[in-house]
Amino acid sequence: MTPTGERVRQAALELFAERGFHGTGIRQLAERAGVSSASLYHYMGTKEDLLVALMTSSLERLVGDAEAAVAGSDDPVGQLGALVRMHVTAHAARPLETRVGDHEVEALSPPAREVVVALRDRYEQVWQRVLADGQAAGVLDLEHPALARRALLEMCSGVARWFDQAGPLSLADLADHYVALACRLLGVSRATRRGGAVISA
Amino acid sequence: MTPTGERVRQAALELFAERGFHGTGIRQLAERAGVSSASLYHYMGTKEDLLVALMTSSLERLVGDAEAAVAGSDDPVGQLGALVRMHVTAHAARPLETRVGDHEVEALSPPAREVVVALRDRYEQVWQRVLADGQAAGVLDLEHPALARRALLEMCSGVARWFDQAGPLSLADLADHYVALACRLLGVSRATRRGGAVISA
DNA sequence: GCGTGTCGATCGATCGATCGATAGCATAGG
DNA sequence: CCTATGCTATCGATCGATCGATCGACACGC
Repeated sequence: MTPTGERVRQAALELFAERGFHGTGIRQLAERAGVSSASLYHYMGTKEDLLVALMTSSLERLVGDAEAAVAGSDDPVGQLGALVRMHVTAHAARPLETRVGDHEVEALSPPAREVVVALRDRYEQVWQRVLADGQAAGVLDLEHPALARRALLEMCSGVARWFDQAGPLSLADLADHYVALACRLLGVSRATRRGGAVISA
Repeated sequence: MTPTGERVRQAALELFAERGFHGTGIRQLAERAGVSSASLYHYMGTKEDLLVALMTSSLERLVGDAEAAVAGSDDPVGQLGALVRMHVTAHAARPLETRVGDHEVEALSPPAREVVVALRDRYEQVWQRVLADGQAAGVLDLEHPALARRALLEMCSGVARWFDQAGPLSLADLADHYVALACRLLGVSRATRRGGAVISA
């Protein structure tokens, strides 16, 4: 990717996250990227194409990281800890990507939305499988697995809306706290929690 | 409020929630409300005034309900249960209000945003105080109260994004599950949980 | 006749997108 | 070595459409 092309992507990410897709004009986008509005179209298709590219690349990275996190352990509690750590770190370190991904799905036209929703579903299936494995193994205590999964994911995604990377709390500490909260939420037994060094590593 | 005025409010609520403030045009709004775009201005000021009215009335109701929920008990755990129940029920039963309130704050001009943010802060202070009381009384176990409060609120607000009132899960059951999840998350001791009939009432 | 409601017509501004033109820079042909 | 050719990158000007908002006119009930 050319430097200017990268600046366009970055400008779009910032503006879409901050003002929303419909709230961002082509001219604002061009000004932020340091080019004319006409030059913009040398680096993108339509404005929507740009949004789709941002969302899919962000989601593909998330899906890849989730699958890698799960592959790093065969213990459900360890997998869960790795997933929470990865998810929270991603949302706290790259809040722009995740805010756009969460808020602007409705701005997409139906065909583009299908692709994005399919990616998001694939991501959530990773979590679903880990939770199901954990309950089958008896190391999680879930009254209502689907509800618990949604509650957990919403809780973890929330950091993108408030975490300040320049604040007193480090990314690692933040992730540690959330792993502990997730364990409580899902009823990880105390014995398992102690044994699972993977969780806090 | 006149019937037409109410239809305008309802149309705005639906469209702002579904397409966003900037994604909703005056003409769409008029069509949904069943009037001409000119007549719209008989019932509102600017488009932004309408958004502000929707957000403040929704938030004022939430603040009032929160203060009422807290007033109904002097036990921190009971207060917490009532808060969670109220919050989850509100978000599940009126997802349009809460989605607009959560997503469109950035669409407001600075003076209007101030009012809305002040209301939201007042709401969160109710939660903050209950959590602090609970920890002071030794019935909650919070490693990082501010972080726990945010995690809890994000978890509970999430229901507005996925709960289907026509689905198999009733509002009351949903709220029950979330009260239980909140108790786990905040480390409500088992003895307190059993004793607190208020929590599940 | 006067306040309340309603609307078609239209305002200036801005929207996303395209146009043709231009400048820079490579490489190939003589 | 020179210049012809073609490709990448850039922009001012401008397109038709739509934006939020306003106007004057008309209808109805008190």
